Amino acid sequence: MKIYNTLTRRKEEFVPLTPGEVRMYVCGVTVYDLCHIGHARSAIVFDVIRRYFHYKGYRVTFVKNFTDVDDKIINRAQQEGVPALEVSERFIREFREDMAAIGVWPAHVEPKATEHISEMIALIERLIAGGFAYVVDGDVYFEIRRFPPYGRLSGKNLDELLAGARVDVDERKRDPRDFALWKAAKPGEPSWPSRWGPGRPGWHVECSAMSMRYLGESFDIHGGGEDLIFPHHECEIAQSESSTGKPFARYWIHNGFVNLGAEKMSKSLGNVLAIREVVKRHSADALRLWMLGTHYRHPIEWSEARVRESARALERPVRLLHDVRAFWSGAHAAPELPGELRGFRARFEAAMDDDFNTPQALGAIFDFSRALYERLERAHADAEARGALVAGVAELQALMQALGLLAGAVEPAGPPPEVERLVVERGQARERRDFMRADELRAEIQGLGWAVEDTAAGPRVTRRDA
RNA sequence: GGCGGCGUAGCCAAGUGGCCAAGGCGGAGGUCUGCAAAACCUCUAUUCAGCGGUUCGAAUCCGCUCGCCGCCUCCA
Repeated sequence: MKIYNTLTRRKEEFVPLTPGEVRMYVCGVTVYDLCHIGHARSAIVFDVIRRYFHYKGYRVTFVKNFTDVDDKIINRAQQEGVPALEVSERFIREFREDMAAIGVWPAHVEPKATEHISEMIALIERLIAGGFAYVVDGDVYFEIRRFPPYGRLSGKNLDELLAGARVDVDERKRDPRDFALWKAAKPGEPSWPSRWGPGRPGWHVECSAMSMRYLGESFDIHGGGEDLIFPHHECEIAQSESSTGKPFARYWIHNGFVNLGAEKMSKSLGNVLAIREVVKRHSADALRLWMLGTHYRHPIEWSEARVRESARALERPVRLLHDVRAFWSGAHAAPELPGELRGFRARFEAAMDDDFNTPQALGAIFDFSRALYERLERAHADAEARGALVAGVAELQALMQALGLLAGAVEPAGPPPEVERLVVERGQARERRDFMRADELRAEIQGLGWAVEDTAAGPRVTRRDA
């Protein structure tokens, strides 16, 4: 398997620290508001990566944190006049609801920053003891020049960073590029006691402490949106490696943005679309298929029309699964796939093994689906073809599920009784060859939001999406 | 200003030195059907932003030009 590593800017062969095991950490969200589809992309991308490792037979340990102490949470809590913890707990619930709605599996561990303060303090103490950090008026800063590789991940030159001068000038810092590990408490803010006085952890130190707590000082994969490369992940590396003297994460994976009108979707630009809104109009599978149609490192532009197209594209394989199940639910699968059907899994895996090339993997899935449909006609008359088809459909389903598609009920909800009655009545009309009446009834059924199609196995009734 | 990415059919999007440039949506014709739908078959980029170069050979490598985007500040 090859993975593009941000650290080296190259695709590299993936070699886990422990054979057969993958330990991965992904930066979660700061819980001060609802998640938008940019968050959804990151969640879906890493969900697919995690599922694919699982599919490949790795034992996966997946950790995704919640940043539940932060300026924005505190601000919101003050606006609402409620405790910060109430705000963060509320949006953690909302986050979990959104993730369930888009078919993203929960991580194995979902640590909260506020429950790991002691680990963070211990980490900061080690950094101070090692001479990597210093205390000023109750704040603690990491001293950038003590970690020469700083800038390697993001490809930044330290001198240019200084010249860029977008860093706030704080005279108390030894270097304007030094970043906070610990922030002294201000009145009314949540704080925890420490040797340097009451305060709260800096953002970067949270992820270092929590990832090492659950995955060890060195682990396989660290991921997040590409906006986290600098400074967040850069700082994590500096803190973690300075404190342990060991390499931190070995492979860094970053996903591209969701753009809205050719611009990055972000809270600060105000051009966000909540997951909550999107799932009202689109299925989880349609959303996922749309996202996986673009490589995870490339930007993708939000478009209602594109998502609807994805829903349409999904119909063929989904119908195939339904039809095969409807015709031959009890038929035995062939012990092995015929040779002509064997290449699709290989194509799928070759694509996924090449830095999770989901667009190419989907190409294999659609071709597979078509190849199976070709056998559907023959399968009615030919038991051998039927066995191959049943086996093929099971394989197709397995591939799609490796991407998290078809995770929900494959069997759609049936029509309500009044529709059912009209369908039966229409069938009777057709038997009488009273096609005028049959067409009237079909129109009536459509008026109720359902579509009838006549197939070899009888009428197929499906919900019509507006 | 520094660093990085992108520009492939009507739309979306893979492909990064060599069989006919994947796949999806849309469109056209046909088979099937009472009709319709679905499905199936066929067709839909002599060409990869533009120009120049390297090479036996380039969408793929190099240079320049044009256009778009991201990071450098909280951000998935």
